[in-house]
Amino acid sequence: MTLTLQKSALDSNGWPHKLDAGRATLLAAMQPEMRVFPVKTQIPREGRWRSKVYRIVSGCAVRRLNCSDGRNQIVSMLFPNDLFGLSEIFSEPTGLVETRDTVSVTSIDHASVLSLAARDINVAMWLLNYINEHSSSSDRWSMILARGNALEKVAMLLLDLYKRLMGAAPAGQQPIRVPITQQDIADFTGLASPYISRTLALLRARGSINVFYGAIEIVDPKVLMVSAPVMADFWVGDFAETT
Amino acid sequence: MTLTLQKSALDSNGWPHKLDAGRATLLAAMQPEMRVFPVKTQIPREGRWRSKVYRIVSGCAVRRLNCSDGRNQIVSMLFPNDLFGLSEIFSEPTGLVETRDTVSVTSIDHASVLSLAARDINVAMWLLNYINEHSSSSDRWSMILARGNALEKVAMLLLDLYKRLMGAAPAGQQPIRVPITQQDIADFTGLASPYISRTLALLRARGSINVFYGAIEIVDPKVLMVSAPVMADFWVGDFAETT
DNA sequence: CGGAGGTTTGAAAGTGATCAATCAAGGTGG
DNA sequence: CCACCTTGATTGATCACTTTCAAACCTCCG
Repeated sequence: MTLTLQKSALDSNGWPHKLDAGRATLLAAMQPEMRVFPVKTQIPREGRWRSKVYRIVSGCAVRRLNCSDGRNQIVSMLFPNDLFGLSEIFSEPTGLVETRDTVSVTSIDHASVLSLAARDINVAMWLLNYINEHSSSSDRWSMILARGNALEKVAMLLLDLYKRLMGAAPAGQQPIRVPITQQDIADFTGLASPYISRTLALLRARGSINVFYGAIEIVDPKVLMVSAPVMADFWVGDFAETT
Repeated sequence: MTLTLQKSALDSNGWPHKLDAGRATLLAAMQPEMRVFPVKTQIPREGRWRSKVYRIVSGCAVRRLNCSDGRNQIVSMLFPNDLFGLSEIFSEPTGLVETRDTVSVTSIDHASVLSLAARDINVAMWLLNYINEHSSSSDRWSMILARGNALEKVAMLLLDLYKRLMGAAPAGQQPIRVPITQQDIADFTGLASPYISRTLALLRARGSINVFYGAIEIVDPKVLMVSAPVMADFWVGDFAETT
């Protein structure tokens, strides 16, 4: 990993620390406003205008884009600590957020985010960094959508979700179950759900995963990566240390 | 258009004006550092680490992601006034930028962007807004990649490029030629180049476009939109006023 | 004028979609 | 606690879209 080397210019200016400070400030400001949304509802409620930035505290949700002819795509899965609503600060909302669990969130309205960021540059910078990171992953995911086959798409999705859940999970909790239905995998990868079933069956036959009702268990990420060898190196990073 | 209504909360705080101010400040700071890159080269030069934010002044370039097995995807086309290198401020670079023309750029190094943004919140906010907008279009493009057929992908790409070129073109300059090769359209849409040829032939037969060597002429965007009726409404917006 | 890169065309093969029926799991109310 | 009902998962057969490979062709540029 040459990553630390590459970041050195920033490190020396103390930015990583400042970013953390900005993050803490923002999260603290969001703390007081906590709400719970039941399973299978929208955040905010159906038809309501979204004028807040939300942070998932617990539970799981998806962000989905809809076309007027019924086609739709899941753009991201939201797990604890993920923010959403940021891109609506300056423009109209793009897509809906639907809960997949009982979801509790903290929130802060757009105006407060703006004034907070204006007062504390670290907040503004953390936001910039947050969006930048997501923008990069979004680019990489685009490549997988455009160029990967079904096996690669599914494997990469599962690896990504696995990696994110690993970060939050209590240490040593192996294996991890990714809470996602096959229909949602289909909506995320742009594949048809019957074909997802077949693809998962193949991955299971290879010993990468176990398939459950509404969840996929990642048996071994390294075996899973074998099913998408090339894509993995630039998208998810390696899992050498996780086993 | 309910767009103005939705933005009202921000309008009343004078943000659009402040954003413009931030933009002006940043662009002014970039002005002194002007460079020219020949056609078919990388920005920055091959193998060099990218530690600046660039703005295209004239010419055309593409940003491309590469996989180690040769697969690759064009993530965006860059025209005059477009910025790139923003997402590298906090993290390692993602993808290469290749010129398609002789390209002249202004630039500013990352540290200067950071200190500028820290000094002037409007700059930080403009950056935030800039990335947000691109993030939203990227989401919508993902949906087209995942769910659209070849005709829709090509039509949407051409419409998007058309719209962006329209903005910059001298008024009344109709029709517009989009400077892009079929190979680049293939790399952008994730389709094979022979199939691009066939798809373009179909669009030409419908009277939407003319095909040239290294460029596509948009005869009539409204006719082009007919080839991707549903996708268009949420991606490119309508072209009622352009004819 | 020659060469390189971009475009077109054809035929064959493959991947994933579609449609429909069936099956399994879990939640719910009696 | 069980039967039912809804939702999610699986399977098969068929079909369509897109890829692949190959060759030929065209344009532009040197």
